[in-house]
Order: sequence, then C-alpha cells, then structure tokens
Amino acid sequence: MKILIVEDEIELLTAVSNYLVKENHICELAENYQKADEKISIYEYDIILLDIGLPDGNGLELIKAIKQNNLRAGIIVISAKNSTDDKITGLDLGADDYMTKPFQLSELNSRIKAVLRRRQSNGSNTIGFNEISIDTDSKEVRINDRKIKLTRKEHELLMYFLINKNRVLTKEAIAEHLWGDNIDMADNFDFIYTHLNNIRRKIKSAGGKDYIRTLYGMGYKFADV
Amino acid sequence: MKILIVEDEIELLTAVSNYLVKENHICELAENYQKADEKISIYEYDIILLDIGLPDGNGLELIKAIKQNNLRAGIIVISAKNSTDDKITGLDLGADDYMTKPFQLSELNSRIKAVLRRRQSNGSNTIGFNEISIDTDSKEVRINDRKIKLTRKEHELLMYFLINKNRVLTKEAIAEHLWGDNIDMADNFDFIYTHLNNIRRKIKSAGGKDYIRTLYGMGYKFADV
DNA sequence: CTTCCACAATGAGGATTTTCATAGTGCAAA
DNA sequence: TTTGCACTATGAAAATCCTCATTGTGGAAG
Repeated sequence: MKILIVEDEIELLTAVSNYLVKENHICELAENYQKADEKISIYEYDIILLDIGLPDGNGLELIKAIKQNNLRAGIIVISAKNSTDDKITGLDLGADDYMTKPFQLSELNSRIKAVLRRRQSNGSNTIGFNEISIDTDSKEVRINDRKIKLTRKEHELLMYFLINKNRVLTKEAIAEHLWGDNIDMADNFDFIYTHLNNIRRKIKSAGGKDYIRTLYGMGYKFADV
Repeated sequence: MKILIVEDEIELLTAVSNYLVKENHICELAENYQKADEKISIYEYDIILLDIGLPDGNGLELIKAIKQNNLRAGIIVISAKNSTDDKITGLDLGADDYMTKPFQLSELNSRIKAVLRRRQSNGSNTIGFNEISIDTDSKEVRINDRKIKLTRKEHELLMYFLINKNRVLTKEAIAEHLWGDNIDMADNFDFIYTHLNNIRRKIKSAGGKDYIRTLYGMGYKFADV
C-alpha cells in the first residue's frame, strides 16, 4: 500500500518509514505541510499519516485538502498533544483514526490495517484517464465501459502509468517498479517493449486511444498530448 | 549491514533509506554533520553514505573523523557537484567510492555491494546453510559445489528462506514477500506449493537434504532440526 | 484406534512472462 | 539530404509461472 508520512521529526519519521517498508508498504515523506500538499495534489495514497503539530501551519487544513484531492486515502492523525479538542476536530474533519505520541510501531500497524479494511469494505475505487478506467479493487480495466482483460504484468504496468500520468517514466524506473531490485539492467528492455506492445494492442482493439507516448531516449509518458 | 546516511534532502534520504531497508540493511540517518558526528562517535557502521554538500560545514572533515572513530566503515561520498577537486579530495581522504547526484538506487546498491566486498577482503558474497550456498551476486546456487539452476521465483523463495533461517514463515508472509500486495489471499496457495515442490526436487536431485520443514497449519521453516 | 477434515504435496496442462530474431524509426552528424 | 546508429516495435518461440484435479497426510474429535 502507498503511504504518505507527514512528520518533521526525522528520527520518528525514519523509524516509521523503515518499519512500514519492511511491512511491504511504499512510503513517501513530507516534512512540512507545503510538501505534503504538493504530493497530495499529484499522487494517490492509500494511507496518510499526518502529524498535526508541524511548525508551518495548521494541519487540520490539510485534512480538508486531502479530502478534496485524494478521496481514496485513509487519514491517521498523529499528535503530541492529548487534547480532546484536536482529537474531535480531527475526526470531525474526516480523519479515520487518531494516535498520540509516543506510540508503538505495532500499534500503528494494526491501526493502518484497520483503516485499510474499513476503506476497502465499501464501494469501488477507480482511477482513470479519459475513456480508460481501472477499478483498483476488482482490477477491472474498461475502455468506454468496454471491459478488457489484462495479465498481471500488463495491469501493473498500466496502473503504474495511470498513477503517474503526465510524468515521464524511464525504462529503468519501470523495470524497478515491476520487477524489483533483482532485475539485471545489463540485460535489455525487451520485456518492457513486449508488455507495452500488448497493452497498446489491447487498448486499441477495445477502441481506446494510445496515450502511452514514447519519448525517444527518455522513456514513456501516459498523457493526452 | 548497518548503514548511516548523512543527507539533508529528505526526499533523497527517504528513498535511499527505504530502498536499503528492503535490501535487508539497517539504516540510521543524520541530517547534518553535527548529528552524524555524534552517531559516529557512538555506533559502528558498515557503510556511511555521506553527502558532502551539507549546509553546516565541510564534509571532508567528517571523513577524517570517521577514519579515526570508525575504521571498519566503508565511506561512499555523494555530491551534487561534479567537480574533480571534490572527487579527488574525497577519495584521497579515504572515501571508498564517489557518486554524483542524481543517481539510480540500483547504482547505489551495486556500489555498496562492491565496497562491502572490498572491505570484507574476500571475493564473493554468499549466504549459506550447511551444504547449500547462494552467491548473492551471481545468484548461483550450489549444493556441495554442485550447481543447480533455479528459476527466478524459486530463487527468491529459497533466498527468503535462507535470510530467515530457523524462523517460521507463514504462507501469507511468503506470498506477500514474493508477490507483493496485489496477491489475492482469498485464492489458495497452490503456487507456493508448486514452487516449494520444485525447489525441494531440485535440491534433492543435487544431493542436498530437505531443510524446508513443513509446520502443519503454521507455515514453513528452513532449519536443521 | 478410527474417522474425518482441513492442510499439504504432486503432476500435468494452460496461461503468462521472457527471450530471441528481425524489422522499423528518430535523431545527430556528415 | 543522406547515412549511421542507437533506440524502439513486433511477432513468435521458449521458459517460467499458475491453476486445476487428484492424491496424500497430520492431528483433532469421537
């Protein structure tokens, strides 16, 4: 799961991040609200851990912003204060859970799982681009309501493009995302070419446009123009 | 391996830390030279990643300090500048390698491995268990010097066992490690059974014992007894 | 001790992924 | 403009992975 951690204490942040990475989550960090805001406006997250005691402003505002940009994300508020006010206000604004520092990492983990469970139990969750849409739960891919069937790698690759729409992805980055570390870059990228080819073919045959732009010598970009 | 990362850019620091944790390293962080200096005087590290462009002073000084306190550590200098001066000075002072930003994580990884290899004085990097040994670089698997050929998944699975020898691994943990989040647990675990079966067969046919113990209802354990 | 049932093992076949061979294309330099 | 070369595309074959059907097994309950 993709998790954004908003926290200025570097020690805490590291501990949490390292722990969550070991739990097989993908972590990104923001050490203040401004950076958090930028990330939220660009990426999709499953969980956002939000310290509301940061120096540069009121974190409760950020919750609102998250609710607008990133509906899918679960929010867990972290606070040093134990003030009931903050707690109530945070939960009112749409936070899914609330923790006070200090906390056990295992506690954090179980809360994350609980929030994910709650989130996933209800309605469907799609990410899309023009006529293309992917249901992130059922993993169904549709072109104008016409369902196409992708294999796992194809699905992962298309998903990676959609999560990073309008952003150039190098072949190296794609390889690392789809195959992890144990891929030998000294090899060639035939496998990427092949999967790209298959995705393009399947989308085209269902009447979709080819939004996968090849940037010669750079990589690929999923974009309108 | 224990790694200290000295870097003030939180994005880079996180990316590096997360990546290295996944590679089974233990990471600690310092966002400036003062903190780095404190940590160095207290702890032992195997590798120190050192950004010499930090705001609070001259990083080359820190190299000297490391050399005095922490002789065992390998030093990899990171720099935004491409200046030959810095490079030479850094290497002169005893850094083991030098990288310029930006860099690929995979590149960092291979440099870390190279430095560790050099430090450990002897050539290859193996992890083993009785008559079984895996070279983590060449990915060769040997049973009493008899080489066997494993497929990727088989290799990942055996590696996972060897890294966690004597530890019980649930099927869920194995699934998550080998296939990530996008595996449907509601399914069955046939694929694990199949790969286990193949590994056992290959090891046996090369004359190795079957150290993969089945713990009924619990999972599996790679152990002698 | 026997029965039963969930868990585990196994082999074969189908699906997916990767490799390979070959063809096509964009960019830079002549 | 032409040429050369590295990069990209493509289809088919090979290797690997996953699914399925079937068989075997451990341990709890009776």
